[in-house]
Amino acid sequence: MKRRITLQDIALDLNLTPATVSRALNNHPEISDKTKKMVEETATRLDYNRNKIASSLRSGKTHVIGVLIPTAEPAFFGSVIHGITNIANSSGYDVIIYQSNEMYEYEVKGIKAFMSARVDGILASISKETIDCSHFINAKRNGIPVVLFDRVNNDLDIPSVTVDDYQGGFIATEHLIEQGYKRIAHVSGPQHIKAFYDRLKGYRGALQANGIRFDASLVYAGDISIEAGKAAVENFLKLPVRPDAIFAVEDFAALGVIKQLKARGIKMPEEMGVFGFCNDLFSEHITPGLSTIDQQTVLMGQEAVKMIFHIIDNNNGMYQPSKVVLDPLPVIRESSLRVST
Amino acid sequence: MKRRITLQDIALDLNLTPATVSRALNNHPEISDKTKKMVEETATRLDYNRNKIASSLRSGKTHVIGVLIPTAEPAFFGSVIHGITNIANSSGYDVIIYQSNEMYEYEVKGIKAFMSARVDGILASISKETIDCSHFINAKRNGIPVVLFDRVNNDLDIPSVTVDDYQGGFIATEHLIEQGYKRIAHVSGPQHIKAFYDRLKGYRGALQANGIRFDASLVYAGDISIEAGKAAVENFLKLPVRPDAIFAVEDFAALGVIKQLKARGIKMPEEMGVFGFCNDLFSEHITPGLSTIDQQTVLMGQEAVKMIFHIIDNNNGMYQPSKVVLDPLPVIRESSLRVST
DNA sequence: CTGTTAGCGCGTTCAG
DNA sequence: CTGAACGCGCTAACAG
Repeated sequence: MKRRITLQDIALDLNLTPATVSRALNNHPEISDKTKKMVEETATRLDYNRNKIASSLRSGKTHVIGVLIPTAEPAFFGSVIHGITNIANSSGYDVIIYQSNEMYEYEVKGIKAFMSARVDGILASISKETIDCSHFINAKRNGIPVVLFDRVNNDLDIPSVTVDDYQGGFIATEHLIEQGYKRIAHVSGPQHIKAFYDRLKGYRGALQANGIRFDASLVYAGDISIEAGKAAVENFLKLPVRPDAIFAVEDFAALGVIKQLKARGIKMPEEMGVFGFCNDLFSEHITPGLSTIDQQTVLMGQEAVKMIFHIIDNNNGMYQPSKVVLDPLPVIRESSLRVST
Repeated sequence: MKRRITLQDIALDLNLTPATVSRALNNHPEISDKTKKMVEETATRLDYNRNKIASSLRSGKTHVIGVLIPTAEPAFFGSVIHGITNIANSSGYDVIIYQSNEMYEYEVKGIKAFMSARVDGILASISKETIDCSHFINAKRNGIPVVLFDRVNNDLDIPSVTVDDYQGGFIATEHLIEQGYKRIAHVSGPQHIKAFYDRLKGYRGALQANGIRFDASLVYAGDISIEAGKAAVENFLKLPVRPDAIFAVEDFAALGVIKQLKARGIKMPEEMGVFGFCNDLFSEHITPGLSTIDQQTVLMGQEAVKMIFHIIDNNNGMYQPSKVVLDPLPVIRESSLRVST
């Protein structure tokens, strides 16, 4: 392995000092164009490659963003990462990924790793287990700005990018009502996660706005999993009066609902309407096509990076936490579309 | 923002020198247990957090792995990342992600960024455009080991983790033959990518092994996209004698095939058998369920990290590039399963 | 416009 | 078992 070329090497080659070479490469205004050109030429000739580590140590900026997600497995977070890294990379930032695997312990470890790596900013989506959020507060106290996306905490003074979950739940439920469904059930998710809490609220809001009495037995305390959806169906079918539509808190849960309804020979959308939330990649391609709420995942990632860049650039102390709320986009497919009332 | 705690702070607090504190925290054998305990206590008390940057600069090791993928959008790469980061993180490594967006230019930029970040190793899956691979050679020359996964180059002396694509193509085709299909078509992908090239070869191999003459008109030069699958179907239906089964090089292409066959009212698997490759998340949930080859994505990621760690640990020059080839696992679903011949 | 000096925080010599 | 001194490669401050 050949020794790496340093600023020193370029400087010696041109009878300059490392400092000048550094400034030239950083396009410092006080360097003559002639020198800049010379330096750049020898840099490429010698195949120079800046040591980002040394640069970071000296400048105190790493140009690295840490992204903490529950898991990269479903398409959802892959899509957000897609949005994040493309913008970050084209702005000269590196992105490091850490997965909590939905566990509080790993989430805390991830933040520690980010602090140790001296990232310039953190984007995070909290795990299902997470209730105590002091690790985020701690990062902020250490001067690392944090932006939460999608899965945020209810009462945290941290900027965030989310979709309007209340509105999404409202739209989904109201759509089912408009399609003539009378008894609409809901498969909910863990309530300490604001997104899931808000979707339930949106569901209730739509019922109320349309003069339908809320019936607690029509809410199944589920989760974002296929199994939860299946279990919810079994639960609903045992009721004295079964529902005629199900709004699931998330697409995988809705998928479970669909699978179980199929297994029971219940026709969608005729006998039972189904609505999801997320617009995961598969939703379009299953049968029946799943009606759902698009969360604009790529955009969500992009907005989150933009926000963190904004905070990084204005770190003169006074930054007021802002919340970006994206519009939930209804995507209507066969699972909820009755031809006529 | 409070100043970050350094080794110096701990040293002052305990009347020691930074050197001793450093050794204590690194569990150096020549430090007394008593001192180690003291140091660790004050470290946690002062909320010390090692500056990885300074450490990297000094030691020459960053404990960072760069992962270059075409795109994080489909579930496939998300799944690989899942496998990679979990092992890497639990081994104290950070993972930085870069997307080529299937473009050669960005791929080269990504490798440059990794070199600049002084990553200890690179895992990469090459873009569709990539033909010249000198950027990988260059990284190796600079002492950064490279392991390719899934999308590798034909004639490169670089260790890699792939699935046995020939075998996969063979199994898929032979399965269709066993199901009684007589005219089996193939939607192929860009041939400079070894994986796609091998799948075509496996297809031909299975035909030959079963005494079926290869017919060039039954191979559609496609791509890994829904559109390619749809176009392939249109192409095949125009033939004088249409095929009765289609093996697509990848699941999205197969999805396009299924969609177009549905649009044309052609029944699967009765009139046309369909087989994919990848076992993407959606394949199980569409109708009909897509028969496909599972690539063991999570395992692939894990094997890739393990291999790069192995190389990093034995960087005493002599490491012979090895190729790990995973078994392709057939997953048979409705799209190719005729009840009887 | 360029050179000089110094130091970011750590780990690794070499002493003792 | 611990301390003293140095340097990884770069950039910021101050000269000139």
